[in-house]
Amino acid sequence: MAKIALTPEVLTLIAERLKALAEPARLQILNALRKGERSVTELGEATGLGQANLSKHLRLLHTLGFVARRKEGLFVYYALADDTVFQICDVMCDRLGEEMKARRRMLAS
Amino acid sequence: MAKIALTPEVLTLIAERLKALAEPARLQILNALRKGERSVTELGEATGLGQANLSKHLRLLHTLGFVARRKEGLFVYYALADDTVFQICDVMCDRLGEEMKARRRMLAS
DNA sequence: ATACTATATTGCCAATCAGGTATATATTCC
DNA sequence: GGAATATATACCTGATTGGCAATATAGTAT
Repeated sequence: MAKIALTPEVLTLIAERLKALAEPARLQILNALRKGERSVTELGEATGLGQANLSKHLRLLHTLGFVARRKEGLFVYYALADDTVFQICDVMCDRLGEEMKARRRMLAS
Repeated sequence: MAKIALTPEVLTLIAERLKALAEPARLQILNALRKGERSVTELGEATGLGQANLSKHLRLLHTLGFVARRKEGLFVYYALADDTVFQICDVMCDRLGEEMKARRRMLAS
């Protein structure tokens, strides 16, 4: 696994993709898709997002390759394209755990 | 390593932290800090960012715990607080590699 | 063709935010 | 004390964007 150099250009590409994830609504969508493929309507019920809004989020996630699209009759089914998102969530959850530990240490002093 | 449940609240905390990373300028700052602790002036030279701007980015990164601060006389030295950022960059770089491979397959068809 | 449903798109508004200028604060040196 | 330097903060502006309402598109059914 050769490491890519973090040139400004690469950092910009990374930032663009992180921005797509840095949004509670989109993380909720992706989290709902963990259980498997879902239609837009189902995602709306799962997340409480409005239809137009949801559609816009899905377009972005699809453009950046986070979700796959499958059309069947009137319905469009979305699914996770890879597990990148949850690798990142794992890293962040670990960090949150550390933050909470540190906060407890502060209170104990 | 117990997995935290990805409740909407946790997803919001994750999104907040990802947002801090989803910015080329801040990724450049963090990347510059990989070589070790740096003063604000040095970071300005390394990144080309303006002083006020840089200071604002550093405040955010410090608030969220991505960097540590050490004051010495007139200078303030910042340093990476953990390697979270580059774990995430690794994941994203792998994704970028896959994107490029997929694009090449598209062109070959 | 008409009616109906699921999804996408467009246009708008309010909020957020990166970047810059000017100013404030803190520290050192004289 | 005052001058000089390093960093932080306050304020403004332009650009981006999440959310919503309205409309458009596509597919199904009758």
